[in-house]
Amino acid sequence: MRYHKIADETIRRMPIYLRGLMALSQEGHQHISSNKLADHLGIAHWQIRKDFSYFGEFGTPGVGYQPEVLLEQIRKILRLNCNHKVVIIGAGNLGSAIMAYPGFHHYGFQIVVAFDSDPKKIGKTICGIPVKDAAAVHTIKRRKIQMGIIAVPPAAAQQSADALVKADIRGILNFSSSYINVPKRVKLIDIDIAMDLARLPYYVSA
Amino acid sequence: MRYHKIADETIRRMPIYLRGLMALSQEGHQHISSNKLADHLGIAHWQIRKDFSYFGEFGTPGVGYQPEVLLEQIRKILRLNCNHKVVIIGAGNLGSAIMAYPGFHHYGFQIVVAFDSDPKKIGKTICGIPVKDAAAVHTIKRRKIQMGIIAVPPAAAQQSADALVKADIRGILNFSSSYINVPKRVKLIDIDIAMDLARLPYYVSA
DNA sequence: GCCTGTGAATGTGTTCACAGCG
DNA sequence: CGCTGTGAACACATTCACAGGC
Repeated sequence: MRYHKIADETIRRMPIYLRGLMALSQEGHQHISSNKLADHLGIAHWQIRKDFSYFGEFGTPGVGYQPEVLLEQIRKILRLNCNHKVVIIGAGNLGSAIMAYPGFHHYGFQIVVAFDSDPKKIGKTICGIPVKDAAAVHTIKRRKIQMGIIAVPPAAAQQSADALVKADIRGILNFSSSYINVPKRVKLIDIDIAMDLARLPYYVSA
Repeated sequence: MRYHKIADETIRRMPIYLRGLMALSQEGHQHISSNKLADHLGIAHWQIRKDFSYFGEFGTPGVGYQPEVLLEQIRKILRLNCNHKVVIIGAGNLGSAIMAYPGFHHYGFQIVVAFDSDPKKIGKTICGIPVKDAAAVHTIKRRKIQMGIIAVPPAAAQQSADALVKADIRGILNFSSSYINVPKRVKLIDIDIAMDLARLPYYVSA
């Protein structure tokens, strides 16, 4: 492990490697070369080796990497080697789809509670996740939950973020298509699918 | 307009500016400075001016930008000044949430048809969008549709992409959490919400 | 020969500092 | 005096080329 500041782009790619290794490891390979992984992921082989090199030496020259060893290392780097409880605010269409999304389990995430302000939804469960009153977000404080997902309309985004910050959340995944302001100690990742679609025409008709 | 190759990062930010300008323009401002826009978006003011400068001179020194003029310019740059028809493959939880998502309209997108392989879904409509047999993707060829969204399980992702490519689609938004291979002429944007969540713990417990 | 790990070179993107207009 | 637009400096990220281990 180096004392370099690791590049954000490297961190962004680590879960991709994780995904690829999980797939290739299930196929039962004893050793995986950066070349094989590269083909499977659409990333250059030297980029993969470079990224790993920031954290240590995980492979064997002439042979490759052991999938299980590498998986464990990446999980440790990304702090995915223990389970994480997550809360979600917003149990509408998008929120419900996120709750139903099977992909989170692979990384050890579990959505434990949802919040919504719609009285018709409060008290129900969606995919086994209880929906509570949005006014009760502060109650998660004692449960040591570090991460929250915001899936509410833009107008309610900032107040949802404020509630999460007050409840000592440390990281937020923001699906609401609006900018939200959080203290620097809270890591914010924004996802806006309409904006991703919005830059396609530029490339398509170029 | 310069003959520079425009940076991808600049293009990625343009829809953010669009979103911010739409919001501020509705509030009825006559002029907007890069500083005001910066506060509203969480982006540095010089970054905003720099990005605009790659395309031309849209503002007035000492005054600022006229929201309507700037909106029009950005729409033209991103080719959003006309409506775009979009197809979606996969009408499950995620696909349905995307179809119900109101945000696309702001950028002039309309999802005109969905495809799924589940016989129970074929023939129904979701949010007014007809669901057709996934084997019939080729029928869109005569409708001049340029963009497609993939929202199917990983195992079906590549064949969905192949079908879209065969139907002369030019851009793909890939929500399936797997790497898909497309010809270079097709622009591919990958979105994997589980992977975005997967890098939060790194920053949260750092 | 095949594969990893890495310094050096290159390319890309961000930040600064300020000229010049309104 | 405030604001835009931009060259120049800087920081960051990717790509190359190859030393060295298996």
